[in-house]
Amino acid sequence: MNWINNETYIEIYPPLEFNYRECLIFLNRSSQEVLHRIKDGYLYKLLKVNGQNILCKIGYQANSIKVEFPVHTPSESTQEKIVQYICEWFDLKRNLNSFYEMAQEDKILQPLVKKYYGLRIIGMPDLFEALVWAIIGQQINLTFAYTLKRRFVEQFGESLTFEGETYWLFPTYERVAAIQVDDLRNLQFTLRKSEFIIDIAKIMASGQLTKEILLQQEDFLKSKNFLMAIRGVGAWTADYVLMKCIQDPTSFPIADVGLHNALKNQLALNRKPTIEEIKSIATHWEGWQAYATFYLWRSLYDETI
DNA sequence: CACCAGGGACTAC
DNA sequence: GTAGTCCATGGT
Repeated sequence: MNWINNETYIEIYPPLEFNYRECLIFLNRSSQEVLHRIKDGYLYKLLKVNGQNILCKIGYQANSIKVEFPVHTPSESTQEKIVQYICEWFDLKRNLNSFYEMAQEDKILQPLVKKYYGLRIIGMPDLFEALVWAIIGQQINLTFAYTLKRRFVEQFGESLTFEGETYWLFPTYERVAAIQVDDLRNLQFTLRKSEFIIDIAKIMASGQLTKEILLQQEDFLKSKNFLMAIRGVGAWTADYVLMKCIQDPTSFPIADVGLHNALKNQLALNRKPTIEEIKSIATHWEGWQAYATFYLWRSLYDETI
């Protein structure tokens, strides 16, 4: 990824097929989000890099992503890691040409890629965050999921306050490995979810589960099976994590109710499609199932920015 | 007041 | 392997 360091700020040059506004609309879908804030077209995000909490103010102008540091300017090696995070967050290294070529000949995707052109999968570079967020979201509506996430982050995460606004980091697995089930039950997590999340924190703290281990798996299926061996991680959660954290474009959370509702809308059905119907539709998406899913998710939200 | 929500574990055939 | 049940609470 091309980028330059201008001493006090960074400029990142994304691919041509990149729409900053579309990405912000997705990031802005919940007013309860605590891991970033959008204000006046800028995206504020607190990152912990090299042991330092760095507040980033991210904007877009003249075809480049500009990252400023309102609190203090980090060292060059820290800036490099911030660039890496942002590249993963917005999936900037992905070449979308073949996705768009496929979508042009797909009845469902064709209108979506026209409408949301340049939207990229918004990732979750932190594996622990991706796993916990997926488990929180299992079988409850997204509004309540955001409520639970906010409580979790505000209870166990670090924060930084700047100009009256508080910015949060997602809790670390080290911290969560040391809490008790009742600590999460008190936040209205179910007993099961409480157990799953603390167990995963302990597995990660032991070093048996890392993002590197997942990335080193030979193929998609081995990564998925590795994740599914963890209690609390079923097919949906494994696919979700591979999509949002490992950024495998072939991952496909086919049982996802959001996907089902989006397809119901796009196909103007009076019922949700069956799994078999979705499998049939998705044969044309081969290689890009994750992007097809993400564009369908995007279709569920009105533009609220 | 039903029914659903970005599922998964557990149990019983 | 797969069908049934429970989880727990908010949103609509």
